[in-house]
Amino acid sequence: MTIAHDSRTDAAPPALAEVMQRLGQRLSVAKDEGIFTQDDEADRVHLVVSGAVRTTRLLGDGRRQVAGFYYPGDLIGPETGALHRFSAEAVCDAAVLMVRRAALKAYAGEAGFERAFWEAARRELERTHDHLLVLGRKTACEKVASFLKSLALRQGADSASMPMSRQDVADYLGLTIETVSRMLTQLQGQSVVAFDGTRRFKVTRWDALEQMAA
Amino acid sequence: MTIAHDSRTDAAPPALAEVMQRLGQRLSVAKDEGIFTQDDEADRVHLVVSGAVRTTRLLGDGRRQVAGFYYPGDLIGPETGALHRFSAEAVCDAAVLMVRRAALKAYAGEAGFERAFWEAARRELERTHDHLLVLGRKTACEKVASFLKSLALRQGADSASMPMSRQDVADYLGLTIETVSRMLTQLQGQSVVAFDGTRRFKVTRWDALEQMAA
DNA sequence: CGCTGGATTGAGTCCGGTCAAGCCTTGTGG
DNA sequence: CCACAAGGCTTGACCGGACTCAATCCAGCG
Repeated sequence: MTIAHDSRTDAAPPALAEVMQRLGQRLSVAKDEGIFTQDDEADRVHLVVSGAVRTTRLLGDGRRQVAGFYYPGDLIGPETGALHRFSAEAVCDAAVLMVRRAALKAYAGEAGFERAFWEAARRELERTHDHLLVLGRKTACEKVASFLKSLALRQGADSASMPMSRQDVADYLGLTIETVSRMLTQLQGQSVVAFDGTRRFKVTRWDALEQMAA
Repeated sequence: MTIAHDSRTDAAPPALAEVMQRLGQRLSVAKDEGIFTQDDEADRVHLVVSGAVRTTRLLGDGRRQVAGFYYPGDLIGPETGALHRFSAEAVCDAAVLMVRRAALKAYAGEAGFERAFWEAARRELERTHDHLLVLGRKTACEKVASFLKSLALRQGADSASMPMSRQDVADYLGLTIETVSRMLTQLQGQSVVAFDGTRRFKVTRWDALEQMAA
């Protein structure tokens, strides 16, 4: 497995990815299966190998907020506290590399290693700040357009796959599945994107998508 | 100046605060004056000494999202990238300590120092994740209640001051000033809080406040 | 005392949520 | 290979919470 470092993604930088491959234990997770749970002891670090993973937080009455989606090469929500602040589950069948934090510590001095972890955390924070702006100040249409745009950018192509369910997207954007569905229909009607099945789409008018994402 | 380390706040841990006091340049900022601007080079770190500071991001058409508020002892949005991802302005007359990042580097090896910076970044990320949940999944009333609760908790007393304007609160919570105002009136009507003037309030029923914050 | 700008209140609208069908895909068993 | 069931997605009708626009209030200040 080779993991390219691409500034558009949260890909773990080479130094970190390499160490994780050396020390990590591979773990297969079925769709919707948990990887860790909120308030669990956070003594392990996880790197996505294949599939996709979501991190979530729950409100007492069941309302759910998806904090982020993670793809091959991404560190799952790099945390440094004692306990996990959210849960992580597989969005579709996935595989992750898991390594004890204590084991990673041994490499703390290695060139580029410390920095690599910092980098991952920094990107996580930046992404979360972008997410804040989307949740707080964008309309339903802008939210969905932003989401499609980021999916396509991350995959670096006009055609992109969307491995998560409508419910996952809704909980990520602070909307309902019905609204997400309507906005997708609307964007298709305006020929901004074209869906091929329910989990794959192509950007047909980048300029319009950019504009609608605000 | 003594800065106590309190786990309820984003207060910079002693090691970091001490170094900043030794090396830092003191800067006075008037209400609404900028401290740094989005896309500026991020070559300095700022510690709030007095007053309060907000960090903001703007959308092209002027919509604004307040990312966070910072109080005495807090590091302002610890960033590690080359450029600032947001702007920082004084919410009211304030003073900050400013130190060049390069100067801080010299202390990278000092006991507890590295860890102190990590801690600050970690708390920033945790707080931002809480903020995500509020923006994405809470109602207007719950948002305002959560905000008042966090203000009171941070100040560790039933009576708390609210240095920022209604507009700042609205942009932090993803609401309009009118809605914020209505919710404040409503919470007062239910005797959950009592305002003394427009910038100071007292929590009269903690149980109710907790419940309304969801 | 009036001026000024922030805060509150009110009336009406609209965006996104709710509830309820209906559709389409996928998988399973006959 | 088809029939059928199950679950996810879409669509429609309606509703209501938050927004908009506008008037008024109020505190701070010259």
